[in-house]
Amino acid sequence: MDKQQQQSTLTMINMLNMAQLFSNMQQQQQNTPTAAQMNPFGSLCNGNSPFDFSSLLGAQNVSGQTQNPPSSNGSGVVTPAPPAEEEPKTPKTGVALRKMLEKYGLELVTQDSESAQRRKRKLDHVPDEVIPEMAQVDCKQCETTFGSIWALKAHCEEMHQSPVPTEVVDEFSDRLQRALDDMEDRDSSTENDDSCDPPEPKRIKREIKSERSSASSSPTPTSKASNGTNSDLTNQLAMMGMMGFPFLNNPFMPMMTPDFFQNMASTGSSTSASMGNGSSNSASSPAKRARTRITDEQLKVLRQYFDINNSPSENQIKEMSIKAGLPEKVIKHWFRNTLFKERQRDKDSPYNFSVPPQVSIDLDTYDKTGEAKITPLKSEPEKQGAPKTPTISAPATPADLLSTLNKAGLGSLASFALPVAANAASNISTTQQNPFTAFLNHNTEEKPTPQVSAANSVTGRRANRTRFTDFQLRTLQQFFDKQAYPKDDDLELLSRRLQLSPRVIVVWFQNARQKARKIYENQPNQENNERFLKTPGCNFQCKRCQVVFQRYYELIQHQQKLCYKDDTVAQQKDNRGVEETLSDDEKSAPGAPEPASAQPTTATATVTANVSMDLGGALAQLMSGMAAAAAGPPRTRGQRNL
DNA sequence: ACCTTAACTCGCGCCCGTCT
DNA sequence: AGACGGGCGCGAGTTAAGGT
Repeated sequence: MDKQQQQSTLTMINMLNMAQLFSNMQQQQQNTPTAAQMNPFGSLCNGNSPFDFSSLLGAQNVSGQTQNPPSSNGSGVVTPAPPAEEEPKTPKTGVALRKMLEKYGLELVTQDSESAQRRKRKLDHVPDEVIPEMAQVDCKQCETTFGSIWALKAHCEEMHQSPVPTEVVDEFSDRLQRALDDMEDRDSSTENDDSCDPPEPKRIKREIKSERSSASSSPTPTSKASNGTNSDLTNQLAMMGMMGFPFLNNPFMPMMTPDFFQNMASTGSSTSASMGNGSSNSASSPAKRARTRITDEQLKVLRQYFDINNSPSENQIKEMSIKAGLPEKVIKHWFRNTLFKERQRDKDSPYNFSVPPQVSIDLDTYDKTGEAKITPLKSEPEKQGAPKTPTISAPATPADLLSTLNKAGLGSLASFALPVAANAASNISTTQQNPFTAFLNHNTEEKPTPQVSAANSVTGRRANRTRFTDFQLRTLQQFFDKQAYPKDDDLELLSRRLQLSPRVIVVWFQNARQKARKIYENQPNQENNERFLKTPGCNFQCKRCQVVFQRYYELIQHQQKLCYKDDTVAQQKDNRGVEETLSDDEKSAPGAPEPASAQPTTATATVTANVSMDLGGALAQLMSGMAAAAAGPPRTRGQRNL
């Protein structure tokens, strides 16, 4: 299987996953046998497991390794091969199963098989129904009719090496939207009937809402999708994501609620860039917001306009939106942030727009004709009949354009004229991107994303921004005040308690340390600095060998074994000051001795009651951490900090 | 307009396992 | 024993979104 086939397979897997999610959601929402038939991706299910890899392989076989090649009925109508009916009774044997095992691994295939059987039991009694959104579609290039848009997509990719035409996708999108609207209508009509047992996605939505209003309960979107096929599938998706499947690569897949997919399915094909931006997700996932990843190409488009005018008009924003494929909201945000940044960076920079620019280049004209029109921006009273736009005919190459501008005494424009010239062609191609392709490619490796990060190298899409609840922030802050470097078990504990992914907690602590450091550095008063350094309770240094331990019991264990091996009195004496700052947990930790003094400590209560940010402990730990790093390694590999 | 912050990128250093 | 490379955590800086 070559690379193209693999990518095509991955794409199909993505769609199948969405289809399955959709199917499950609809089943749960309606709880009726006909729910599956309402699935806009219903033809993928075809009465069998929609997550059936054998059907996937069959679809893939358009170009070769045929299990169930598309059949033609002689009238030009090609229908995708039925995944199971024409297969042997044991469909997951033979070549298909072997390929699955080779490609996806035993565990995933086993899970798939189990879940497929469960779903089949549920779907066995589903009556046939016409699914409007899966009507036949024609290939515009060879005028062949296909039974579904998926078949058409496979056909176009394999036979024509081109994406599905835009207009076809638009039609599909419209049908899909109508189908969804219909389903919502039916949902609302039946909602009262099953109020005693609300469907899962709606329940999650309500919990998110109530969480936002009360801000007192921990968010549990991940753990809520815990029953039935949805959970099975979520596990599969997460697993596939970990295995490197695009679109499913989020290591914290459970954080993504089914609402996310539902919303994505309803909006995804309409806007190419909406997959990753918050404007499309925020409606259905209010606790999360997606972070837009502005690509190089998009950035160039924005920068072109910004260099000309940092306060674009609505029309210009719309233009940019179309050109860059970004929501207008994102563009406004970018302009706001960029303007602020530029002003902060250098008041004397060329981007000081206290003096607005006087001229601009007509990008549209340049894109179309290759001619750079320099036009005045100021809306001075126009004199009728006077030449309004001094036009500079510019050659197509950037170097020539620069030369032309210099000759015209407009060298200052070269800075933005060059990128205009260099990227005009690419911008055009960007605007003409097929939305269906964009919808898919946005989540696959096929899309060339030069800025793709190592962490998100598969999708290039930034993770949703976590909105911490008050409870989560309080807990994190309290922990941070005591321990700026949580260990793995602390991390696990926090993760469980706060229902946050470990990664999110790691990032939070990194940011918190950064913030604390910044505040510390900005402290003008040396006394305050000393206060931080002297604030006890977050690091434990052996007074004899100066080695710093991050846990009290580690210090005690060290002292008992080495420095204070035969001198427990001195040990208790030296540790007395430290013990007064210990929490109950720390004192009761394994290896920790009985308190040296009988006086009760209230340090824990003091710390935990302090909701506001007490940088003392954390900073002392930070400082000691640095000192310890210089003095020697207090950490072992097994006890690595975050 | 300005500020805050979660998420991200990049580079560095440390630790450990493997190889020579 | 030393070199080497991979994995990992962290700091510093950046970016995009949201709040004031």
